[in-house]
Amino acid sequence: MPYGLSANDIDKLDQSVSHTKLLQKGETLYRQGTSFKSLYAVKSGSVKITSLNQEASEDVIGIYLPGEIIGFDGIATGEYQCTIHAIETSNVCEINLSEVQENIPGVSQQLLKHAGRAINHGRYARSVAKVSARKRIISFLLDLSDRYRHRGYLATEFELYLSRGELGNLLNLSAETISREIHKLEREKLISIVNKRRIQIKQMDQLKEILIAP
Amino acid sequence: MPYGLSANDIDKLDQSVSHTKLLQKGETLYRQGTSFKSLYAVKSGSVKITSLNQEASEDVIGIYLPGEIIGFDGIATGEYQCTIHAIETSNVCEINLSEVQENIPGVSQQLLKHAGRAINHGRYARSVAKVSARKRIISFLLDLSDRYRHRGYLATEFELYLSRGELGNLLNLSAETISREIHKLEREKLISIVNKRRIQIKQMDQLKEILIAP
DNA sequence: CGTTACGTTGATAGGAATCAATGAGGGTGG
DNA sequence: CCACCCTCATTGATTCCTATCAACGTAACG
Repeated sequence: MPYGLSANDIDKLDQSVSHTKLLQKGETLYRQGTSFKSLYAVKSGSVKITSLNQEASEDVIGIYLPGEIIGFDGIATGEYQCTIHAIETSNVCEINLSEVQENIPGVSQQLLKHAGRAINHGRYARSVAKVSARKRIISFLLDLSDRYRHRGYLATEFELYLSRGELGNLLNLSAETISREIHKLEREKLISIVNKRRIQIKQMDQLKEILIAP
Repeated sequence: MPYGLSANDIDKLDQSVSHTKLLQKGETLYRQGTSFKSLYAVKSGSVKITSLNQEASEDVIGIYLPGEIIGFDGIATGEYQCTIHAIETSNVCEINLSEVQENIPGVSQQLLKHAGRAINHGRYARSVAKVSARKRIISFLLDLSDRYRHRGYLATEFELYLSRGELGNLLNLSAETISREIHKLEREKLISIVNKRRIQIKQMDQLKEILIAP
């Protein structure tokens, strides 16, 4: 749902802030509690955003795909409230806020739009929390698919990069429930699973119908 | 958690955009689907933000208190994604985006901060969804209390303005569960209830401890 | 080749939803 | 002014979904 910058916008940012970072799988972009430095646009790969709960274990908040912007969690307080890990080899592009706001009029508007998208996506995530495990998982898969499609990637096959446990954490379900429901979807031939973590959407329309049905 | 503008900031906005609106209880500020016009700062009273789900019934997303800013849901797409109703007599102050961004340098930064707060609050709401009904309700009450305190209001007694059903909707619980849990808290003398909808926090520390405990 | 993390599958328990009935205001019209 | 209705709140009984506990399988890796 946070569909991200247009290719055009990314080019603009590229020219103005050419500072990009390469992250290997598992590497950290920033950590919860460290002071806010800049926003980042994901250029390639994907990252996961997590947050420490009271029990000091990590809650998975979401994942970000190319074109999407991260770092808003640090703007309000001056300290990042979350941690970003690359879940595959990824490139991110640094967006120095003050620099950008001074030099590129209009980008500030763009950033606000991105923030708005993030807020709307949060709202969407909230609404997903009300439905059954089955629908939650389908919602997640279709949301990912949609976001890939909007960035020009294949919408019907993609890698999850998350373990069952992380997925469960993200969707507020147990790892066991994730496993069971995903396999039920596969038995029903609505999706296929390759190598545990790669998803093929087989029946997009039927999946959408399930979400609509009571 | 979206603590809102400082009194100072609100004054600044007041001077630049003196256009304020009075909303009677039940009146609508804007509706889902209508085109984005401006952000609004709540000056007094309180409003609720709702969104239509597939079944075309209204999901309560949250409530906003004085000093907090609403309307970000319309920025990304140009159409408001939610509806705002006054739940008591309220004053809001219009924030014309382009006007403000041109004439008051720095406010744009402020707005981004507010968006950041909204994003963080959304994250918080997500994390609340993982815990028991009892903790969810306590979390909600303490969050409200905290936000009132930060705006200079009484933190230990306040009006809910929401029915049990709306509260349940907001916290992803049934109205019956809300009723039961609230009365359990009252029997335990942790809170008092006046007239069904007014809350007195009696044992703030104990309530906080419940949230921390496993 | 053992160790470790992840995934699957089954059995059981528990928390909240749902269904159902009753009570308590609040407003309206006769 | 009172009877009626309608919404909201409360309380109890039952059901159901998902978490939890437990055991086992599997793949990666030192």
